[in-house]
Amino acid sequence: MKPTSLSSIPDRLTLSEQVFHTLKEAIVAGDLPQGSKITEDELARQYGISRGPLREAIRRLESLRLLVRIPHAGTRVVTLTPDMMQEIYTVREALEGMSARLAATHMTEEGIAELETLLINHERSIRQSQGKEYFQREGDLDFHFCIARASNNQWLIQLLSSELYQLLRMCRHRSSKTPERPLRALNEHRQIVDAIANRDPELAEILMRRHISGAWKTVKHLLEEEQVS
Amino acid sequence: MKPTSLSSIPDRLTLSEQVFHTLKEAIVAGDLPQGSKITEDELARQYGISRGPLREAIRRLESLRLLVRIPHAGTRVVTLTPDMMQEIYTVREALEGMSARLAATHMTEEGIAELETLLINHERSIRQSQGKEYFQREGDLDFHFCIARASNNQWLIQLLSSELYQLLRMCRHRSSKTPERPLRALNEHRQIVDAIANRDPELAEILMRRHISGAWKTVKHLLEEEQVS
DNA sequence: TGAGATTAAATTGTTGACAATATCTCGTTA
DNA sequence: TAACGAGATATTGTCAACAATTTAATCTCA
Repeated sequence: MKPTSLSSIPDRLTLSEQVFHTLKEAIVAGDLPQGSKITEDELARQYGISRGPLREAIRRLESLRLLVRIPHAGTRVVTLTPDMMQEIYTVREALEGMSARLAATHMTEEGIAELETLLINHERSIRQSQGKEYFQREGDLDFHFCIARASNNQWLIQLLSSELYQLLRMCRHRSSKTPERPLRALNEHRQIVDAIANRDPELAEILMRRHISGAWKTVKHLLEEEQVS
Repeated sequence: MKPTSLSSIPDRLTLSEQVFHTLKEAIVAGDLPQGSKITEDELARQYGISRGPLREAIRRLESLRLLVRIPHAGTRVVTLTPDMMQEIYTVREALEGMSARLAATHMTEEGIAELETLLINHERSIRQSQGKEYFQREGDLDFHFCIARASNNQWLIQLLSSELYQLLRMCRHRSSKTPERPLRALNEHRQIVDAIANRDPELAEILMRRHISGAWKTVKHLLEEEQVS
């Protein structure tokens, strides 16, 4: 409920930027619950700033789709419905597929080495897992971020890392309930890295798309189970 | 240089929204030239509003990538370099490919009929063409917008229609210099509609991607010719 | 008693002034 | 002459008060 303070953020940034980052983290972390209402006056007092910069931050978060605003009425934290999540995964499949395709031609040898290091770490973290879903999820995003970056396409990078990934982080699914999934995901990651290392754009794209649509299917099943219970 | 007035926009919208739309049109139409500097005070006076709402509009245009802002320094209209355009076409290929795939399953029969009407109009406009590149381009966007809408995916629709298409409209290429291209584009459109009408998602996606990457190639050639001359 | 209209409270939208920062101008110096 | 730095100017960032709108609470009337 109570957002963290602004203190940890350097002063060089504008007040609006500071509060933007703080609010973003508060939303993604769930400190501001999904669907909860944002009142400008209250937040401004909480952060010790005036409403001007706050409103600009809110506008930015709105275009990242983390906030939903109705003119004159107010703004709320987005509510991630299953339908919306399906939409996000669909867009993600298209963008990350393209990203993997581009990465296969543009990624440097060092980049590939880095990916392989990630794979090793990921494997170890699965072995000694047990209640480390959080780190696994973040590790997963690291992997995907690495590939997005290698696309060398600023648009793809920004769309994925500053829009879609934030929303993905919002839905923390205890997806290691089924212990097969992380292992399977790891194998899929490995195949993707191989395709990139072999400079095979077509295959890299196909595998990435399959990987993401597979991830959506398991998430969807989990959502349906939750619905029942 | 001189933006149009706000007068044509209804009052129910907030000042910030009004100036947002007006500015967007001014940028896309080229009234505010690419790379030109935006000074808040000047624009605010021009539109007869205060800087508050104007700044919010600027923030929104910034996240649509129509403006580029450097804190404390100022904001400029984006400059579309060939590299940036390539990036845009790449993202577009990924998103519209997915869009066509989804449209093949979700589009209603009425929607398909509408598409076919567009094709007919498009064909006629090519026959009696001659210096009507503008309408052709807008017609082309209508076609793509129609398909995006049929994806039934709010994210795709918004990304395509309110972000990418604006930027596409900014680069008016007299692409009918080569009289083959419009005809070829029309044929490709027709193939895509057929695939959608046949409820063949795979093919629809492949054809759409090929269509867009082909469009990029001709735009690229035109850019290179301009470079030389 | 409950539906609809009316007023009161809360919240968002807008403004103009003030503070902080960057850019430009011009003089000094090597 | 050209590079550097100090001051002046212009522009952006921030604030607190005011106006407009929505939401709620209350009152009226069938």
